[in-house]
Amino acid sequence: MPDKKLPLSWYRKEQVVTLAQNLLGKYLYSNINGQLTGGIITETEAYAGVTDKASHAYNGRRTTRTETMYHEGGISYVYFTYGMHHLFNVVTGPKAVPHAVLVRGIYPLTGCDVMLQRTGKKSINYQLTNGPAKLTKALGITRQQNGISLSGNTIWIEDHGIKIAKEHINATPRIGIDYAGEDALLPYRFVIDYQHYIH
DNA sequence: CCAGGGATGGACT
DNA sequence: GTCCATCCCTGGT
Repeated sequence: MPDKKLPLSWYRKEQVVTLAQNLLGKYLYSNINGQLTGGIITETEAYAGVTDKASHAYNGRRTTRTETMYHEGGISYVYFTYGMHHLFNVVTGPKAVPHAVLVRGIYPLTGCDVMLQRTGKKSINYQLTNGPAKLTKALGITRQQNGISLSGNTIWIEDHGIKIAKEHINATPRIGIDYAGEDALLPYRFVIDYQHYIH
């Protein structure tokens, strides 16, 4: 059985905006508390490190929290927000380049019973994991998984050969970053255009 | 030490 | 459309 897991080299390129687009259609898995769960990545946002006012690492900010982002690409960056939500990011780029991609949505496929249990939902559909905090809840991801390698067996991403054509990717401004000034307008959010995949 | 705010989601009008 | 739960993170005393 071929290893479909993305190699660490995949994450270590400079072009975080391209990587955010290329993550669409990949399979995100977690194996947490002995439960395998996962789905297809459908929505991402790029956060372009020190030059991006929306990034936690803007202007080279280094804190206990943001230190994770300065690590070499291929690890997770999980942080807590709004007093109740965990958000999962993929750290990308070479060492000391604090780029990250926020995973904002997946289509649930693996371990659906577990994901229903974790979220308290009744039925499997795209709405189960179509938000950045919804998918971490379904996948069981918390800050305990902050900084872990994506080449391990806890959280990883696989390439199953699905290629999302550029024209089937919608690019929009990112969500919830009004504080970022002119950078709030950058088209760094990428969503699969479902219309082309439902028939 | 402490105040202010947040890369959200669910409930409700 | 509005409201708000809830607590970590940050920067400033």
